[in-house]
Amino acid sequence: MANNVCDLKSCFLCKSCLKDWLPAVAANRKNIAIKKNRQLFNEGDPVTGIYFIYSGTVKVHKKWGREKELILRFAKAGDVAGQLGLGDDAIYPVSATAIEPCVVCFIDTYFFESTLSINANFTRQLMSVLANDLQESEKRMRNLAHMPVRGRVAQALLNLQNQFGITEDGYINIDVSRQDLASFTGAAYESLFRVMNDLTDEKLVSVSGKSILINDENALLRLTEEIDL
Amino acid sequence: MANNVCDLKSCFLCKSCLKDWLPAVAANRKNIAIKKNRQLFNEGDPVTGIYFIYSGTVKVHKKWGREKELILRFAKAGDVAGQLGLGDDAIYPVSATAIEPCVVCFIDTYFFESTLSINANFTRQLMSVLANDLQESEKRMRNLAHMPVRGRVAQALLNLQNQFGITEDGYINIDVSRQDLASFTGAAYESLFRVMNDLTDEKLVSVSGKSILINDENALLRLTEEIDL
DNA sequence: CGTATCTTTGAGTCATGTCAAAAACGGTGG
DNA sequence: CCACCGTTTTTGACATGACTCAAAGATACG
Repeated sequence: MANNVCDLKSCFLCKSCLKDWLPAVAANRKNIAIKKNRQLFNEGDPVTGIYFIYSGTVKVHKKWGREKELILRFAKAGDVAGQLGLGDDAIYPVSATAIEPCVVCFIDTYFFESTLSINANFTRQLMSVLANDLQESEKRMRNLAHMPVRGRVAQALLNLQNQFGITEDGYINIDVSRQDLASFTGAAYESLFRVMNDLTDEKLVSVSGKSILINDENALLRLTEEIDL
Repeated sequence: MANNVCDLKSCFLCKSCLKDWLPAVAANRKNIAIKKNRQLFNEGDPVTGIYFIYSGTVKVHKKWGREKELILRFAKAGDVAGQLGLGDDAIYPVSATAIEPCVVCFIDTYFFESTLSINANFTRQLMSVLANDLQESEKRMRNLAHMPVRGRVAQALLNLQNQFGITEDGYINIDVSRQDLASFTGAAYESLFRVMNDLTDEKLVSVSGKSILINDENALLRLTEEIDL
């Protein structure tokens, strides 16, 4: 990993920032290295700022009781986390945890807010991010309500491939535990497991260790389609 | 109902608009009366603009197949609908349907976009709306994944009471069909029905026709709590 | 090697959705 | 005022998807 200096070209904030605002950004950001499985913030914590992922992967999740959670989305290099601090509540409604070692760029709320009020372009971009997240969230919400687990697994795999791309040998370019995959699809560990077995048997996907390869994208896509009576 | 002239004090857009922009707003908005059960827009339609609800109630929903849907949220006087047109796609990802007669204020995309670029305050407010919607959406998403129907019904009722308030005699101030209530909790009609019966038997709620009264708010609240092992 | 963690499989249970039919309701027109 | 029809409500029986629990294999790790 490179040193922990924010690459101004990759950082969401810096990229959309006004030229003469850049020095201020540089002065106010703080780069932090996060180890695997360490939390960036925890739901219930007071909001202190917003994070821009510079490298690594983060899961944004919401807990249920002591043992369960739902992974809402993954954030990778170039993405934001903590934008929900923008709501009326100054409390993080979700948790964010590194699933790979990360370097993140932290901007405290105060500076962030003043940037918002000065930089309309940045605000506009962030708004776009929120709108897209909301669309995705509502789609998954409907799926959770109506789509069976099998379809949701298919959807989850397609989403991951879409977000993280594939390696040279075609495997989805992310390293997720089965447990996290289950939490992402909103299913029990064993349920996910069985479905993955089925999909493998049917040659729709191949698995090697934790790596997953999608053989038949269209077939997976079909699994996500609505079934009329 | 008053005539169809937008009350500038109630309209989300107008309220946050710059003084000298007001005439332009007045010139560019179009007030439309919508009958009950009429759609404002349908998922899949190209985005033409954004709607501000001036009076009445709208359900924002997403379909599954021909028969099923999930109601994502309700919008009442003062709320926005169609803000998701803000995402990267110029296609409405959801539908909006009046469940009571409505008067809405329509702003076409072009004017809306130019307002966004000129009026930072408005953009900021809209961003806040999106952030809050996203929080709510993600919470409900987790609930859909982990909370049993009984708890979700309780949550739905509390949400409705919270959003619409109560009438003089204590009933939740909204007129929803049972079918919509089911779609809002993400459950089958009959499931909702049985749960409502249970809650009534247990004196947690009272029902009179379509009207619902919450007797024991705390008990409902407890039903929405996470259960540790 | 022994302990811990993760994977895999089987069996059982339960919540929830599905289906079908009867009952109640509401409006409409004769 | 009543008969009729369409809709919504109500109830029961049933099917089954998905979760839970538990235990056996596998894999990693110090």
